[in-house]
Amino acid sequence: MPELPEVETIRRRLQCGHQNAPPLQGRTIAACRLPWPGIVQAPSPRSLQRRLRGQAVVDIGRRGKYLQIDLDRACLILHLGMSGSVVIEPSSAAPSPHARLVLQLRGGHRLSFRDPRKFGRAWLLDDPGDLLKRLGPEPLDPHLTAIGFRGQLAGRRAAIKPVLLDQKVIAGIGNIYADESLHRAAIHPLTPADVLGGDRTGRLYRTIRQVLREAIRHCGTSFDYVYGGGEFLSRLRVYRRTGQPCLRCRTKIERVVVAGRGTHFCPCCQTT
DNA sequence: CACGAGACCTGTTCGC
DNA sequence: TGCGAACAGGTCTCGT
Repeated sequence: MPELPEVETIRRRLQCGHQNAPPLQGRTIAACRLPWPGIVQAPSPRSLQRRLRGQAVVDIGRRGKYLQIDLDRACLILHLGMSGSVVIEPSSAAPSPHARLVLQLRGGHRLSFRDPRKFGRAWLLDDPGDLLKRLGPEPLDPHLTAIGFRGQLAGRRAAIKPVLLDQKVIAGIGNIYADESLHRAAIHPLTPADVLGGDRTGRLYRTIRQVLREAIRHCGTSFDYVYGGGEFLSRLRVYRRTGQPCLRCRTKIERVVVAGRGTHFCPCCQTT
């Protein structure tokens, strides 16, 4: 679930408050519970719990698919993996069986990081750059140009689909939005990245930004119980639409496996 | 270095 | 209905 638009939606909900939950900003952490300590990458689980206590939330950011919670004296970084979600809930709510890291807040609410599949991770760092510097550019960064994007693809002979999933190339695109961007750009997912000329990389650059912006506007894509509230599912044109007609040319959407990931495309209007 | 396969996990859905 | 297989939003590590 959590690709850039879903993580951005969660960031905004934490920042502004959502439904009856108050904003996270300004709140102080009373305690941290770790129902599954394996979620903590750094420092040790005990040390993370000790250091979190008493810190206040200053700001909430995002870089690629990473959620960044800036505190008084450190930065808590969460990666939601495949099935993670983060919610603010009343202390009186029944604890989720999939809660992996819980921040109890002074004044009666708690932040719950849930993750059934346990692919999610948490770090408490002095400098978030240590972890995030490996990431490629933000696709919605105003400073990223079509030329800059083309430069990121240089020297890549692999198929464009897995190259888009490489977070060092561009940060935040996952399986859904890679397939959707390639369909809108009319590019076949198996096209080698380095044979795309200026025209087609320019088109792909624009469709990536268009798809991500549109998905953020609709609060991301929700398939099931894991992540709620997103409305982009109904606007997907190829992802999980195998056998259904292409909305552009009516040809049946096909599914193949590319670099281990299910890949959906229109064999008629996406060319190599 | 670039690339692909396998591993890491649990829950749901599909086919027999 | 029951049961195993396939599949799922991601990323790391390893061998080539």
